[in-house]
Amino acid sequence: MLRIATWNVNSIKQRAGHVVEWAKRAEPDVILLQELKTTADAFPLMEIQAAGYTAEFVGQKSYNGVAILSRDTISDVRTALPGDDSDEQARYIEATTCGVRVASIYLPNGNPVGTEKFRYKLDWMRRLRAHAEDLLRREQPVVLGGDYNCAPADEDVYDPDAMADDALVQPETRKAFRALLHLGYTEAWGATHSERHVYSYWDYGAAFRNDDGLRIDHLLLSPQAADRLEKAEIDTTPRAWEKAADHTTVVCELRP
DNA sequence: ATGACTCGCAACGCGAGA
Repeated sequence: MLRIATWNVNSIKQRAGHVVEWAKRAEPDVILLQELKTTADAFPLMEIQAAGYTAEFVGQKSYNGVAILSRDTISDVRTALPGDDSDEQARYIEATTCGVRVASIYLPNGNPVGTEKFRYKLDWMRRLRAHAEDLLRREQPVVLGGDYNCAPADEDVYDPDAMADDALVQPETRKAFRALLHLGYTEAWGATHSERHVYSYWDYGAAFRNDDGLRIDHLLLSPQAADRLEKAEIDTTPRAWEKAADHTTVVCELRP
């Protein structure tokens, strides 16, 4: 079985210990990380390598930053989402590992709605759709994992009324997310679960204890990857740890 | 226990996160 995980770690320097500890327990072959919040020179590569993973990453000062960790070699790395050469935000990395084309995606938050930030989010989703379509032409397993900053339906939100004006649940956001699915991608957790109000993110403070969360971290599988989908799970274990990230891990398991 | 967030940053409050 091939296990691929996604995790928004909210600072890799703060969370390297959690990543190593969780990897030891969950034994994923590939981990897609978001919100590194550091430049590449300060990425804790030695610690990651000591845990048995190779790494490719793209970073920037203070914000964003994405990485691919793998137990196997990583090749043919792409470090930006095509479609806008003026976009300097470190939100996309894609490579081949374990026989799968994988991407780590940190989709823009987009708040507040009605501003340039929301327009940037929707344009980023349009670019992602165009590139995701190109990837399907490979007719190979593709896994696009990350923090999509989109709760696909009200069932993925603890309080839809309280979130109604948020960029993560806007009709345009959800439509752009569905457009990815319409291309032929399968959202791994949703395809294998019928439960509702299961989340991957909880705000700091009392939200986790009250289970006031959002399901915004997703793994999108090309048909060739979906053919092999054995199961998917949201592992809330690391969210309960001291000094936790606000997101937890989402994992899919692909048959050989 | 009345209420309680967490990052990075030439910071000592602020912007961003979602």
